[in-house]
Amino acid sequence: MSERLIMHIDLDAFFASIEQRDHPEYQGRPLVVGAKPGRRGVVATCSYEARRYGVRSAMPISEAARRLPQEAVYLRPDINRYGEVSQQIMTALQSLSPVVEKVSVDEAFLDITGMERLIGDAESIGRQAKQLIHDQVGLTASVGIGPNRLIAKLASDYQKPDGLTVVTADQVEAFLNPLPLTLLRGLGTKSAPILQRLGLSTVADVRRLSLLELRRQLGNLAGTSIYQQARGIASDRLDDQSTRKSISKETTFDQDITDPAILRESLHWSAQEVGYVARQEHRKGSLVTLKIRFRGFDTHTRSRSLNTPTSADQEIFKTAWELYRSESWDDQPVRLIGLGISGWDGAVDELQRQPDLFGDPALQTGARQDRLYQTLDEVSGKFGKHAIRLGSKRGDSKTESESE
DNA sequence: TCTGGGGTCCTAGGACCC
DNA sequence: TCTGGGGTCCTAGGACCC
Repeated sequence: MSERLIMHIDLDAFFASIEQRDHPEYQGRPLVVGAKPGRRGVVATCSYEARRYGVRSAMPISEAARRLPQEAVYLRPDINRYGEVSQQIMTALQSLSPVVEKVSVDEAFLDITGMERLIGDAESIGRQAKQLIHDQVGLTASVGIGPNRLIAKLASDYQKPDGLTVVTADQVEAFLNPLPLTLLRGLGTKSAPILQRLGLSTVADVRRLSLLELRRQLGNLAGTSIYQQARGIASDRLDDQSTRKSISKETTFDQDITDPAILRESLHWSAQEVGYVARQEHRKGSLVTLKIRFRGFDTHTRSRSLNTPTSADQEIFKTAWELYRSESWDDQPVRLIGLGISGWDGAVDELQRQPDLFGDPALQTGARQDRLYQTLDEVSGKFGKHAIRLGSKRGDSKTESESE
């Protein structure tokens, strides 16, 4: 059980692809899912046709509209529908491996350690995953396979759309070397420029810095993380049991608001949404957080701990409104207001993930990863160790980045 | 260019306790 | 009368990710 194999699956332009799948008239056209032009907001996802005009996720919608031709399509996201498609995909992936960690609506990691012995080599497992998704929901995905989460994720990103990249342990260094350092996890708009100002641009460049220097530049934790990533060191364990830690709802107004009655109404609505989700999930939070953003984008939060955890709309609202009123923010124009709850007793989640010692251990979710290895061991027991092929090494699966 | 919405995680200061 | 050192909790801000 030494060499581990992690697969990362990333659906291509997920929201936009679903819309094009369901509306043939949108196929082949630049399509943007996100805000409507002329209003405040950004691009959530756009089709590959739109990307040719330089449009990207998180770009202000006004900028996207400036770049795109007349025939472009703009749609508001239909999160519920995308969530259903996501669920179909995740369920299908469970048939491939019992250990599936859903990262977001369009992304998942699978632990496929040892499966080469059953299904075929890494590349053929990847092809099966793509085929499975295509058969189930008619969408394409980019797949990366590597010895840990980081390499698998970078590999899925390497060739898009509809890509498949396998990076074996002995290829990791060569794979990482030329990649821009901005691809490393945690190097965003603030910390990437810190390294770039030192004249670094690729992962190979980052490796020239000592651990001490990286810590000095980025802080102890972030520095250590980047030091390790640059050497291909990362976790190879999946967490298929993660539970959420907060629930929130916020609203950006089309025009900045000064009337407290409107802010109050907005918070009231947010509290109802948050309370509803909390009750659906049988959660009660003991921390209520108010979030407010003024004209000019300066953002503040205020939070208050409750003596008793709650999921009641009225109490969530009342607490947030008191937090608002305890400040003298009155005459500043408000761009965004929202609230959230968090701080539930982790014991409930913990209880749910523990095996029931009096039940069938095979049915306990926490035991799934073990079960995978038991299954593999049983197979090797039946057919003999020599019948089982250990991880085959593919030749260079060199790929051209389309960078589209 | 003028910046959504839903999250997670880290940092840092102050309170409080031993 | 001045003052330690560590641990934990609370709160606010901010970086980052999808």
